[in-house]
Amino acid sequence: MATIAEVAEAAGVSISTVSYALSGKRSIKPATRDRVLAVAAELGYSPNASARMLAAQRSQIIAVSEPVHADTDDTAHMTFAMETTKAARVAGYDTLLLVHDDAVEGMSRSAATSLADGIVVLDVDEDDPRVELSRTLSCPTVFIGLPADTDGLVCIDLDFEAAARIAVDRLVDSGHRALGLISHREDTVLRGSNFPRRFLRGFIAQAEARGVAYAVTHPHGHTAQGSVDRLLKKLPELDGIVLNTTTDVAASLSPALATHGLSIPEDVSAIAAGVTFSTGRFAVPLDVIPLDAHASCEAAVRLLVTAIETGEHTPQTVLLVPDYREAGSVLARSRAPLTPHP
Amino acid sequence: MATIAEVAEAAGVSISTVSYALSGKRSIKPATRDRVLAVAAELGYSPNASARMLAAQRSQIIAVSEPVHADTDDTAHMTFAMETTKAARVAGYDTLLLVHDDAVEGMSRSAATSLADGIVVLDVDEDDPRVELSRTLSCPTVFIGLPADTDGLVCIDLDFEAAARIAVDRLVDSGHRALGLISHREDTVLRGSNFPRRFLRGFIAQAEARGVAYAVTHPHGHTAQGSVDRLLKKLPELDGIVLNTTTDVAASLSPALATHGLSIPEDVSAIAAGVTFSTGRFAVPLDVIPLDAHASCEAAVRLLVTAIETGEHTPQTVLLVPDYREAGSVLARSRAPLTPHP
DNA sequence: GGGCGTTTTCGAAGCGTTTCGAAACACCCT
DNA sequence: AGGGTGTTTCGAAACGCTTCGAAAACGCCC
Repeated sequence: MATIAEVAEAAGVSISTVSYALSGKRSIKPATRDRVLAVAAELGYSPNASARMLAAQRSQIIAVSEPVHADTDDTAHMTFAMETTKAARVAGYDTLLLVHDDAVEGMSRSAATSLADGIVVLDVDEDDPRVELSRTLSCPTVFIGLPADTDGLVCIDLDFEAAARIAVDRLVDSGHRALGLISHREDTVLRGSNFPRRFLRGFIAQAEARGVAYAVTHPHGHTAQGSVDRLLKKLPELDGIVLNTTTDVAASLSPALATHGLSIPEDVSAIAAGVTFSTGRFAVPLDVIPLDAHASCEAAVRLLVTAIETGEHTPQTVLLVPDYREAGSVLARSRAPLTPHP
Repeated sequence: MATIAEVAEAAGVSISTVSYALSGKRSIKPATRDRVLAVAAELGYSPNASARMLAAQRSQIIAVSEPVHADTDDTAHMTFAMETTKAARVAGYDTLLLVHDDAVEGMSRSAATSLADGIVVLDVDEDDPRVELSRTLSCPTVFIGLPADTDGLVCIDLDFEAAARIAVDRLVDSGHRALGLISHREDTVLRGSNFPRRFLRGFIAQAEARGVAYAVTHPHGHTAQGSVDRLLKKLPELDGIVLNTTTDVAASLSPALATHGLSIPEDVSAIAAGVTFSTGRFAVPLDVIPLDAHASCEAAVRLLVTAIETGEHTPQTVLLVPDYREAGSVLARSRAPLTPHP
């Protein structure tokens, strides 16, 4: 626990010389600088974080707000928290994890006490109390996900509508004519973030635009069985399924289809879109339009750090362009094109 | 961003009076104290975190070290990180999340700069580099999980050997005579934390002590099918299964048994032990001896906070007593007791 | 009304940095 | 020799809080 004063003393220079030698913010004669560096290393000096924060008026800490709902999808959340943390480290920041039931409390506290330089808000609900809060806070904030009213906020998210369009187009273009969407559970859609709704909207709009038959279903439990049963009932000629749902439901698609004697991709093609999980371990790996936590978090942190360091914090909504990854779960059906790709 | 000086000014008292009025560390005349509090509230004053840290020589921050392996079980990890964070908040601490690939770097940094007052180490490997590091650090550290050499450390974990004994006893006492253990994947056991090994040891020892037939298997993929097949081959009379494995494997036990025409608990009883997940949503819910993240983290934080605040940091290994939760997956077989319960 | 014990309040010294302005020094030019 | 120009280093003022020691104020008694 050497202090800068001890380093200065040992190197026979003043405190400010040590500070400048270490920070490089002013030029120091190479000989002295080397000596200072050597002494600092020898003494195992590392600047005291609180003193530095106080003097520099910056903590190099980003708060990550992640409320814990009972039905929270831990895996996905952990991924986002981890990716945010990693991205923050690269930018020279540490992350404070706020998971208190009362997410608002943590945010206000870390902002009010200047504990955090900025905040990343995860798992955003349509009508999230943190939205209103962030408007009152002077602390720069970036939302990963879109609340209903994005006015005055900086938000970043996958373009779910575009993802849905791409999935539909892919299927229609390869000759599919009857598409099913397995969405998120109904309660999630009602209470939760709005991305399932955006995806749904994109899916329906594009299916209608392309003039194909379609049906939508919400799973009830943690399996796709019921959804598949219902889709096939509504749409017996079903030849393409789009999944915008949870891991367990997606993983059980192939077994569920099997109960109807159907398999992927021979009878039915399938695409998982706007999902965080990988389908590599599924019985049948699926084509995926990933919801890329890494990309989202990295972009969010970049925006936040810019805001912190330059003060540029223009309200904006950034929609990330979806990316398509093939895995062989879509098989072309030989049919004439229906509607020209718009 | 009012400062204590502004509050003092507005209340017509000195800075120290405000400080004492807010902290309660010295008695202040009730009238003045109320006035100060009112002014502070009116001005929306909250003490600057860095200044407080610097003056108090304490950050009220606990670092949580959670390295990210490729095969990391996100769900379990998130649970531990969240529970640690919640427990820390209750004790008045925030948590800094360290997930960098190089876990050692984050730990040294947050300790060296006095950013953190203490460290909770999660996902401990048998031979974890953080063990050696913690010995060199002056910063109090608590391990959740047991490394191979616990010398000089404070560690806390479920008593996996006892959990295994309890599971075996439960089955034997209710008339089971041929027990199978589905452990973790072999690579996890080899590389990973040592709890699978401790569980295994406890299981074998107790099965031998009670004089029943037993067999052990490690799943290969993410399903229990192969394990069940192998267990039944080795032990055709199998009537009890103990699971100390991952969610997906455990969840697929019932379907896997079904392929052999067996069901839980009519033909085979099953107990999941030393696991974090809940089996409530499984096809057949299982009796569980939980690895209780909440309890572990709370205990760990309590130990850590005591160390921070009182300086008492005696090396010790705390083994948490396992708890048995029935769910009806163990059915008594009518047979005479074999060996008296030791 | 001076002395004494208590309660209440104040002033100032840190805590360990960063950073600004200026001092110290060397050097060149006229 | 005096004055300007750089370069290099130093001193000191923040940053906003906690906390110790002591001063001030108060109440009470002889």
